[in-house]
Amino acid sequence: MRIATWNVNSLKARLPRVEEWLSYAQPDVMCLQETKLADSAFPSMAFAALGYEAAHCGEGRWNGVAILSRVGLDDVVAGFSDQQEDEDTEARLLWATCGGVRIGTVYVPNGRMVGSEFYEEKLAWLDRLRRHVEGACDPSEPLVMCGDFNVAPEDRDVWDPTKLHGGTHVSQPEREAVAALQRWGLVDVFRSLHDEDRLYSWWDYRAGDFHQHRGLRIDLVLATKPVAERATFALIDRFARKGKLPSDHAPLLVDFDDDDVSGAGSRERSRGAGRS
DNA sequence: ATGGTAGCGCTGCTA
Repeated sequence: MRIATWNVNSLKARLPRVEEWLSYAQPDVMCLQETKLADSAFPSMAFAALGYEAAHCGEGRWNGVAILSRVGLDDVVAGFSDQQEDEDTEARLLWATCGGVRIGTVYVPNGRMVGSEFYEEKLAWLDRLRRHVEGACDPSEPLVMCGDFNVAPEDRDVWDPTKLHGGTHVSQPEREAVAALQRWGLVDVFRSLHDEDRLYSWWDYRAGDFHQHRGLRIDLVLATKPVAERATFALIDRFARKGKLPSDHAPLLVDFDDDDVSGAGSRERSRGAGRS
């Protein structure tokens, strides 16, 4: 199974590029962030034409997340498990089960400046996400949570940690929030397959940052061990950040060897059977 | 020299 994630920075502006990318990358599941669309404006038909079912959680002008799948799309749930009916939440979290794997698409708040109210809300949101995952999921079950975390986990994920405005995306509390997810049992799959620095997923539109390779790795695929152990390939597609009308993020894709990604262990069993 | 671009939508905010 191939799972991809992409912050598209407006699906209305990016639909042709997303369609093009789906056609050549052929993901089985595609998580999108920052669709910036109301649910009523979501282009379900365009994705159906490419063979994808879709679920969208949008609010209109800001945020908005979606999951596209051609391997089933069941048990769709938007938002946090402790969310109240009347709670006015931003459209930043959506879950669905695709091909036997629970999949989440997340768009973590930016935080703007360290110490601002927005920064505190970002930390609270990340903590609420951790509590949601810990309460609703089991690290021994197949789970993939991917999206724009707006946190670069380590200094090797950043072109220059000292030059970021306000120091968000690299502060210790933000990194600790991501580390807490990893301690629970989520693996940074791209990092498990690539040790190198200078592998980024986002570049500011301004000042030629992409051309100068001044970026951050803030888009992550986090998977529980039953899934992460089966990862065979991971790629940040910098090609999709080039050319006409790009998003400021590149898509990240990961391949999982999935003749049985649901964790029943058919491969181990068949090896055992071969030896017996 | 401390800048810059893009999206939304029509004014200035958000990233």
